[in-house]
Amino acid sequence: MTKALERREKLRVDLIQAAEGMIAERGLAGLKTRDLAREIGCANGAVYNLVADVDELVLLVGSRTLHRLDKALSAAESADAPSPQETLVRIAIAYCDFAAENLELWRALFEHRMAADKILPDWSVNDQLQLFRHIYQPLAQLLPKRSQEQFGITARSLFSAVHGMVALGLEQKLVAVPLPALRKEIANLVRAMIDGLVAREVKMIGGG
Amino acid sequence: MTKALERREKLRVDLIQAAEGMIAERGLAGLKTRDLAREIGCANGAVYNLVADVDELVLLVGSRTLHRLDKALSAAESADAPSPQETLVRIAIAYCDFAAENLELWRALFEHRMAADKILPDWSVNDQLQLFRHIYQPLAQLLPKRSQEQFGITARSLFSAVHGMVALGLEQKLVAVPLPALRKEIANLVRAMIDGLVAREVKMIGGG
DNA sequence: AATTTTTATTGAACGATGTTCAAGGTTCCT
DNA sequence: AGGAACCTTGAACATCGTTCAATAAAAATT
Repeated sequence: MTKALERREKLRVDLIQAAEGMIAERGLAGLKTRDLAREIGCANGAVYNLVADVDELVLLVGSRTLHRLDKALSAAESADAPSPQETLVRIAIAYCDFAAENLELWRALFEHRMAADKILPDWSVNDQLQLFRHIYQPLAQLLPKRSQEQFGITARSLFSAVHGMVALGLEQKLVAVPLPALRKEIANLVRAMIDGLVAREVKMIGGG
Repeated sequence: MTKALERREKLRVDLIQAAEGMIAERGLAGLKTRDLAREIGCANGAVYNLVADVDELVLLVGSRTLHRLDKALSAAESADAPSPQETLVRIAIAYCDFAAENLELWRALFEHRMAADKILPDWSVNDQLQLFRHIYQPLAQLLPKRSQEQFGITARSLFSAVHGMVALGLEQKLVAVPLPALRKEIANLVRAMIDGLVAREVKMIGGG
């Protein structure tokens, strides 16, 4: 009972790693079941014993990517910065750096679209929601008056804005932006956003 | 000499319109040459007399989408707003509304990846760069001290930040955000960003 | 108007791809 | 050892984008 399962488990791990490497090297569109099978040493059809379909495989790789991203953001979060504002700047830059260093894997997180009828599993949704939590603590120090709900929305907006700068900044369709310039620009705009948010927090009583 | 070319031109227009409709209805992944051929009444292979390949077709549809987006942003830009800041807010919301109303076509602009060896034509690059120009004038009124280069970078950053909020906000993978809430949140963050940028403009002499 | 030359259109065929499945092999329990 | 349960295989299928020899149409020439 163990021998077969062991092999299966090992193969499954190999498969996920091979898929990760293949996406990193050739992009999401370069992921091919036959190449994967050859790489891990099994038949093409055997891939479907290890995984339901490629969608699931991409989701599994995505989960690994999200966890590595999570670690990178955690490091930036807990590094001692002079202020909550600078903590947020560091998190934003950590996000940018991670995307640049893991470009294809990071892109795969957003490029991948499942067939409309299939629903994505809970663990995958959870993985994604964890990302926002990194900016909660420093942001809470800066915006203490907001309600829990307003706060969550603001956190997501801030995250999304940085994501947009990274996404378009690393896009090669438009003029490619040199990475140091992008980092600097992200730092600038994050500082400005926070300044503005804090100033508005003071001005408003009720929020809106 | 005319008869054949006329038919060709008409078919080509039909093809592009059919492709546009198909992307709008079924997404970029739902675009199929055989379905297109059936829809415009020609053989599958004939598509390649009208267009080099699917990449070019997607680019042509993208060009149309960009021009419509351009018009929507122009309207927001020239609507009389109480201040340059509010003009920028309106442009941002116009971007959000366009994306929501043209979801699949708008997504196709960013989802599409050409084969790495093919270079995308000049007219396509130009189409894209035109977008940033909409926020130049109101932003210039708010940030008069910036150099031309700093200014261009800031404009792109602001645009990218809004793009990110729209992109993640309209994504269905995460919790779907209701559109009115998204619009409100975009308005909030744009105002905050501008407040912050203006405040920083005053504080700094040289820039950075 | 007839014939030749040039051009356009067709749809069958090719190569790749994700996915399935009957056939054959392996492993495990008794 | 023997049989039941399970696993793996690779050929086969359906669906793509794309190509191309054959066919039809148009244009040019006589």
